[in-house]
Amino acid sequence: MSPRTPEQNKKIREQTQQKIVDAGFTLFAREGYASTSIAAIARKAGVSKGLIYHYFDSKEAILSTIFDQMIDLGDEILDFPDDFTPADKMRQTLQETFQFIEQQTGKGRLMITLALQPETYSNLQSKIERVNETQTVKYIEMLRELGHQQPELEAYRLGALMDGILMGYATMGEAYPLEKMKKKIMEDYVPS
Amino acid sequence: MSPRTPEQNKKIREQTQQKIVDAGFTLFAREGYASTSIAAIARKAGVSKGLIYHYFDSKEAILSTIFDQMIDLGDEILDFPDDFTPADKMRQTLQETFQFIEQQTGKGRLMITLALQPETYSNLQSKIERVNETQTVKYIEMLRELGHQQPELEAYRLGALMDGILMGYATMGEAYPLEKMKKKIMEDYVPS
Amino acid sequence: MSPRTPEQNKKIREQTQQKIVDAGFTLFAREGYASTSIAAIARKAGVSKGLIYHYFDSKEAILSTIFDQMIDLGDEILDFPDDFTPADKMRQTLQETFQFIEQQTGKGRLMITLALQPETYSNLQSKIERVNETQTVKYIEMLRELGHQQPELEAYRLGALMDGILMGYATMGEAYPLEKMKKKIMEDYVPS
Amino acid sequence: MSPRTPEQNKKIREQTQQKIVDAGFTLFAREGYASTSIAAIARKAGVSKGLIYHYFDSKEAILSTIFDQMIDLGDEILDFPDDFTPADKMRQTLQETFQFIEQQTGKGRLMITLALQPETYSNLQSKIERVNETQTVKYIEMLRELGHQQPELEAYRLGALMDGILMGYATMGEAYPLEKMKKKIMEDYVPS
DNA sequence: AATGAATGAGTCTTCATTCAT
DNA sequence: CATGAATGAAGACTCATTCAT
Repeated sequence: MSPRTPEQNKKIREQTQQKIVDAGFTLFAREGYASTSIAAIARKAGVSKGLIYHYFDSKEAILSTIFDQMIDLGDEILDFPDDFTPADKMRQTLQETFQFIEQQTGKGRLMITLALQPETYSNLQSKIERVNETQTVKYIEMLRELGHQQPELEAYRLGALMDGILMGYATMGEAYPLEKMKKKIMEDYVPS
Repeated sequence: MSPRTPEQNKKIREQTQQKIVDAGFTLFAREGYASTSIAAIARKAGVSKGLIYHYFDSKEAILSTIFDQMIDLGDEILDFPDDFTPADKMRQTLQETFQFIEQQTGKGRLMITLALQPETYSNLQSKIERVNETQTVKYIEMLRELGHQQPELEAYRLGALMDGILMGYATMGEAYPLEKMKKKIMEDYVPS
Repeated sequence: MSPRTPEQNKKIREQTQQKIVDAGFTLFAREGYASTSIAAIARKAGVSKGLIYHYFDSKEAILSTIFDQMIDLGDEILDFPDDFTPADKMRQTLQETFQFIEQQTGKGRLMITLALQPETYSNLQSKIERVNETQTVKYIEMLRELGHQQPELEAYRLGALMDGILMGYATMGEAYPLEKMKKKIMEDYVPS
Repeated sequence: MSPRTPEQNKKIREQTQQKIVDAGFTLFAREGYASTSIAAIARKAGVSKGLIYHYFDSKEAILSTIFDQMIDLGDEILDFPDDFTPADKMRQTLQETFQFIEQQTGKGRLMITLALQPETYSNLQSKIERVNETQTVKYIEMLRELGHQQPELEAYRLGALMDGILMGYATMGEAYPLEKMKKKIMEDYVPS
């Protein structure tokens, strides 16, 4: 009955799905998960409500997908070329993290909010933990390579610091001294 | 003239109000503001839904009251005797902050969540800002007294660090190396 | 136990009751019966909600009492000295009716609204009918004395006219040409 | 592209919407606006409460739509062919008005009730005023053409009279001498 | 006589989800 | 693949009424 080839269909499917995920992400980040309605997502994505349920089982499934994509993206951040020195790695990691903080504030805000409500979004919990762990492991490795004494503890400290900066920037916006913080932290952690 | 004396009434009022605030606080902290229903608060507080509106104008008013109580508590934390040396002040501040993180995790979680959703609870925004400012100012002063070069920037860093630790502990719970972090940070900031 | 004499008590009772009736009347007239809350009446009357239920069985009972008082007042309007000529009677009746329209607009508005919702205020219905009948009978008598051919029909017409004017004035307020209408109608119905 | 054709949808929409409007109208007229619940409208219309909000933004929006439909109907009443003499026009106007009073008593009752509560439904107020004005203007013109001395005042009188008759009939129902009134008024205003 | 704390049914409204087409 | 009409449970909030004192 359909005049479309399977390939076309697949492409359409993926595009539509992505439109929904993008719309959902934007709104979740801006308004929060609970305050964002399926109707609003449908509107922003330019599709019908029904179609959303064609692609996703529930509102939470959208969130879950968004989360997966965020994780994939996070993994990319933490990957670098083989010829990088430990200092290069740290520099790039910090730079990219600060870039994320500045440019994807909404994303960060959303992640924090979700991470802080384990009971409500229990099936995201394992994913969140995995993200944290992955990040911590990478930090530990880098810090060890850089010759820190207690790389594990130092990794927690660095992680907390970056989380705190994200929070500060997400809360205060432009009033937060993001650039200065970046400079200071780069100086501290990246031997020049 | 009144059958119950004004004192009796006042006491009843305060008790009931506090029951509602406590229930609201617990649930807001655990489930988030948006996901907590008035019905749930009423159930937990052991009162009727109607009574809640006898004491509070709206759901947001409950939140606001909770917030005020949290602020009062926060102000106490930041007060210390006159004969304290700068190091004493810093030591006590950090100790009390870590204690807060450990013992009042729910409160901390709630504050972060709220701070991160500026648009939704705009009338809390000013209060949150006040808290932040107060804390930052105190940090700056202490760090200056301790001889730090850039007390302001350092204050932001310390603030971010503590926020990040709160976040980590709130997310991971006992799995978070809170004690070790405390020790490390005390060593860093409090000259012994 | 009470230091008050029975007389004092009676007086207090009547005064309080009247305060409630007055407050209720004002609010019912201004906001409508359904939109007026017992709490609002209590506030305006300066008494507690509980006291209202000490004097009245229900919200509707207040309305009913208000109605009775309005009827008593209406009866007075239609009573005149024995030495009045038919023209005197008509003149005074019309004058007082116009005065009522102008000065007690709220009262009139309330009566119309209630009269128009028989299903809702069914136990007021008989009272309303009695008012209408009484008025019509008086009109018929006066019009017959004045020599009208079809006094009954003419009474309905005059009644409708006055009701319509009340409605117009209640709706338009000062924009309604009440004075001119009064003059015209007096000329028509009162031979001079 | 759509499974139901747009025409089908439009038809469904209009039908359902009209069912809601009809149910709302009946109940508003009988019980009053404030005393009619959305649940009652849904029940009478045979739809779910939710669907009502799919079609109308609020309870007041239903009322507003009802009103608009009533106005459209009213406008038709006041239009007549070009070759009508002034007497023809007046005759037809009165006839149609009486017909409205008799057959659309509920509509009339609702309009009066709403007109009498200016503060509550303020955004209907302008519409009501427009209706009144339109009607008055038409009356004035007709009465002038018929040679009345003070057509404006006479228009107000005629308007009041018809309003009063509507009220009487709406209140008393069959007990009201509607036919006789009609005959009398026709004789008075339409030269034969 | 009087208060006001307390209740619970009911109000308008929202929204995730289903389903006929 | 796609639509949007329809549902029903739940949400915040109101209010007439009761009751202990």
